[in-house]
Amino acid sequence: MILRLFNTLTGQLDALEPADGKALRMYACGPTVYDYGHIGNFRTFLQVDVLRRFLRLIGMPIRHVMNITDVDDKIIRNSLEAGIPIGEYTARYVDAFFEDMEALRIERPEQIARATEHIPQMVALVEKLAAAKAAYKTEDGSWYFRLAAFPAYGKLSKKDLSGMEDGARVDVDEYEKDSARDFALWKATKPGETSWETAIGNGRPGWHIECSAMAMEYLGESLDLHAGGEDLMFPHHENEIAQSETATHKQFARHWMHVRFLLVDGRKMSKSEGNFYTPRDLLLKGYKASAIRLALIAVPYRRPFNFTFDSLVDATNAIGRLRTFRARLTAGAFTVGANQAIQGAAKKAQTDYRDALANDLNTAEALAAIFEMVREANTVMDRGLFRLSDRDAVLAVLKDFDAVFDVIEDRDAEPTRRALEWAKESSRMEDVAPELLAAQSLTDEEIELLVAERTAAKKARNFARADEIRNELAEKGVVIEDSKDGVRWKRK
RNA sequence: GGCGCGGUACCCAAGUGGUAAGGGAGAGGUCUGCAAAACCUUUAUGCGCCGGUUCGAUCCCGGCCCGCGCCUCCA
Repeated sequence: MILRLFNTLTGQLDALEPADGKALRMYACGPTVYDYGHIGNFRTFLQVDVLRRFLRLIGMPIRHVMNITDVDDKIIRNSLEAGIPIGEYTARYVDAFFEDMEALRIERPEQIARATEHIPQMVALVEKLAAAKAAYKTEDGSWYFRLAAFPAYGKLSKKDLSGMEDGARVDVDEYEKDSARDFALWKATKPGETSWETAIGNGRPGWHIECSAMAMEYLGESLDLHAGGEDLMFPHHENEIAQSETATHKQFARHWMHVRFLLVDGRKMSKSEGNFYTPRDLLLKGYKASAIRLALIAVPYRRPFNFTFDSLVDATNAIGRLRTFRARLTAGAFTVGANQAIQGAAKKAQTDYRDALANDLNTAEALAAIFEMVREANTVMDRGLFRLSDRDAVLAVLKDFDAVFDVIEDRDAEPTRRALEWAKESSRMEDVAPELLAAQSLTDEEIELLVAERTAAKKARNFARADEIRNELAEKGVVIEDSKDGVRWKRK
C-alpha cells in the first residue's frame, strides 16, 4: 500500500516514497519555544503524527526530524525582560512542549534538533553560500541571502515576485540590503543579546537557515518530505529551498506537505482576539486529552479546522462510543465460531479505513469506516449472533485504528492530573472547571466500593438506595452501566 | 490589489457526472426495577445563488453573493 499525499510543490497527489528505497527521510518544522504551544500548533504536529503513524502502519520505515527553535527575536526579548539566560528561559517551554506532546499522544520524532546546538552547521552553510556569491554581509555584520541568486524563488508558493522587486516596502532597519526581499541568514546582535562568536562574525542565526542546516545534517541534502503549517510555506519554506538548493544544487525536498490553519469560531486564533487556547487551558476546563486529539485530527489536514467547544464535545462522545464498544467486546462471553456477516464487515472496515488514509490522509472517511463496523457489530451482538472469532476480527480493526488515532485506549487521567498540578504550581486554579475538581474527588477504589454497595442494594431490591448511589456518582462525573456481563462504570 | 480555500441536514463533516458516508445533537420505539449503553425508526426531492454543457450535475464550465486564509513574525 502506498500513501498518495498532496504535494504543494507539484499541486497534485503524489505517491510518498523514499527516494533510496530505505527509510523515508522527513523533516517537520517544530515549535519556537517562547511560550506554551497552542492548539493551532498542535493541530499541525498532530496531523504530522497521523502521517507518521500511518506510514508505520503500512510498513514504511521513517526517519523523522523535528527542530526546536530555541533562539529568536521573541525569545531574546522575553528572556531579557525576565532577566534570565535564554537557555533557562526556553527550558521550561521545551519541557512543557514535550509534556503537551505526550498528553496528546504525539509520537516523538526519531531526532529532535535544537537550533542552539547546531550553530556550526549553520555557519558552514552561510559560508558555502557566501563562496557561491549568494550571501553577502552588511555593514552591521549581518548576512543576507541574495534572492537574485535563485531565479526559481517562489516555486513552492507559486508567487511571482519579479514584479514586486524593491517596492515601497523597505524596512528602515534593513536599508543595507541589496534588495528588499533578501532575507537574513545571520543576524548581528546588539550588546547584551545572546550571540555566538563564529567565523562569519559575532551574532545569531536567522530563522530559515536553521531548518536547512539541521535537515541536511540529519537527512542529507535531499529530503523525501518536508512538512509544516500552511503559514510557513511563504516565506519560510521558500527561503529554505532557496538557500539549500543554491548551496547544494540538489532538490531540497521532493515532497512538501502543508497543514491548513486551525480557526476558532471561524476566525484566526490570536491572543488579542481572546480566542487563544492551549491544550492546558482545555484540560483545565475538563476536556479530555483524547477528545482534543480526536477533534484536531478528525478534519482532514487540507481543510481548515474550525475549533469550537462543540467540536470537543462531539469528539468526547464519539470516543465514548468507541470505548463502550470495545469494553462490550472484551467483557462479552461469546460462543465459539464466526459470523460471516461480521467477518465481512471487519474486512471491509479494515480495507476502507486504510484506503481512506492512503488517499491523502482522509481521516474523516477513515473514521466513517470504523463507525460503520461498530454499528454492524453492535447490531449482531444485540441479536446474540456475535461469535468468538468475530471478536478477534473486530478487535484487530480497532487496533489498526488506534495505531493511528490512538484514542480508544483510555490514558486520559494522567494528562488531566498533570494539568491540575501545573495549575497549582502556576497559581491558575481559578481556571479549573468546578466539575473537574468534583470528578477528581473520588479515587477508583472509592468508586468501586460505592458500585459494589449499589449492586448489593439492587440485589436486595432496595432501588431507592441504589439510585441514591448512582446519583451521587453521577454528580462526580461517574456513569454506571448495568449489563448482562456485569456492572461497568466510567468517568464521564 | 495579488494568490489560494471554502459554502452539503440543528451542529461538525465525507463524497461522486447517475441520483447524498460518518460523528454529534433532537424525536419516537425496543431493552431495563428505573436508568445508562446498545439497536431500530426518524431529521437534505436536497448539496450558497443564477446560467451553461450533458440523456442526466451537488460533483464539469462561466458569472454572482457570502465567509476565511496567505501576501509581515506566525503551526
